[in-house]
Amino acid sequence: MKLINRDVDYAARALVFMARANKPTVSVAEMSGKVGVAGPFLRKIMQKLAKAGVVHAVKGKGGGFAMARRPEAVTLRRLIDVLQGPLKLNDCVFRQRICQNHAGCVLRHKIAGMEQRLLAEVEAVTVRDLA
Amino acid sequence: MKLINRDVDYAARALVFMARANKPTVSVAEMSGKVGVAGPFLRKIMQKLAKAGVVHAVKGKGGGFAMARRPEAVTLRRLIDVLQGPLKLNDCVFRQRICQNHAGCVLRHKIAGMEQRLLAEVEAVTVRDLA
DNA sequence: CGGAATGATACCAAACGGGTATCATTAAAT
DNA sequence: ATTTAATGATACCCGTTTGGTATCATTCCG
Ligand code: FES
Ligand code: FES
Repeated sequence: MKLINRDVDYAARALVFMARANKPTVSVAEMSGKVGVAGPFLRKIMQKLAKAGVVHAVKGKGGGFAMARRPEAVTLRRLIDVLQGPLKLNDCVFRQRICQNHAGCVLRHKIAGMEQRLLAEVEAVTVRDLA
Repeated sequence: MKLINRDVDYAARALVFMARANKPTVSVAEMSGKVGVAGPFLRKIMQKLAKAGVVHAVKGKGGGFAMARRPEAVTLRRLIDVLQGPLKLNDCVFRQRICQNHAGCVLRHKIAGMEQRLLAEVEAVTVRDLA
């Protein structure tokens, strides 16, 4: 039950790299070596980040990616949301059997609480913290 | 990223059923209907619980399973450990690239903290709480 | 002995995750 | 205008995990 998958991992590394590099844009080719991940794969990740507005893409020669927000404004939660879907501990696992009505299910309620607290924690971690 | 998988779910339901039933042993046949899961599947789960000492198995006619401990002594954490492996959020996802030395990796450290707090929470939930 | 229960194991199908390859599009440099 | 360096968009592959079923062996009560 990994909290974050490889996409989030690599994205974090790339963003840290970008935050450190003092350049308007950074190309995937530049990053892939230092980040330790194959180029095409990293590109796919960066594309998702671009679509989500976390980074800004510049096409053409001399182009690349640039952070769209300041490092301290990019939370781990956002990366998780974008790259592996919203954090849901709860898939409503008991169904109408023991607890009858959804709201009354004790376990579900407890897990929901855990989810809330975990969300608050991933929200508190930013790229700035990692750089 | 489910916190618990179906095995844990079904196990919890079965254990609640057993805790409520005032009988020395309960057979899978009795439970499978009420719990809402196919017999053979539930048996496989109960076997794992028996191996782990959570329940006690009685073979032969009139046999079945009985709780080996009181409901309040069976934690959600134990069920997770037995049925889906230890709860590890952390798979050490950054490797010697950005953080260089393992101990210094900020993200890893933060996730480890989250894991600790989450473990404490699942430890606090018992079958008694669900019954 | 015969039936009712668990023990152990093997198997299967679908979903998921991590990763690669390919072609199209854009824009700067020459 | 051509070339070249970059991203955009897809399609595909494959190994692992997961949820679930089937089968046979073993034990114990009556
Ligand atoms: S009914 Fe969905 S968890 Fe109780
Ligand atoms: S080295 Fe393993 S997470 Fe930093």
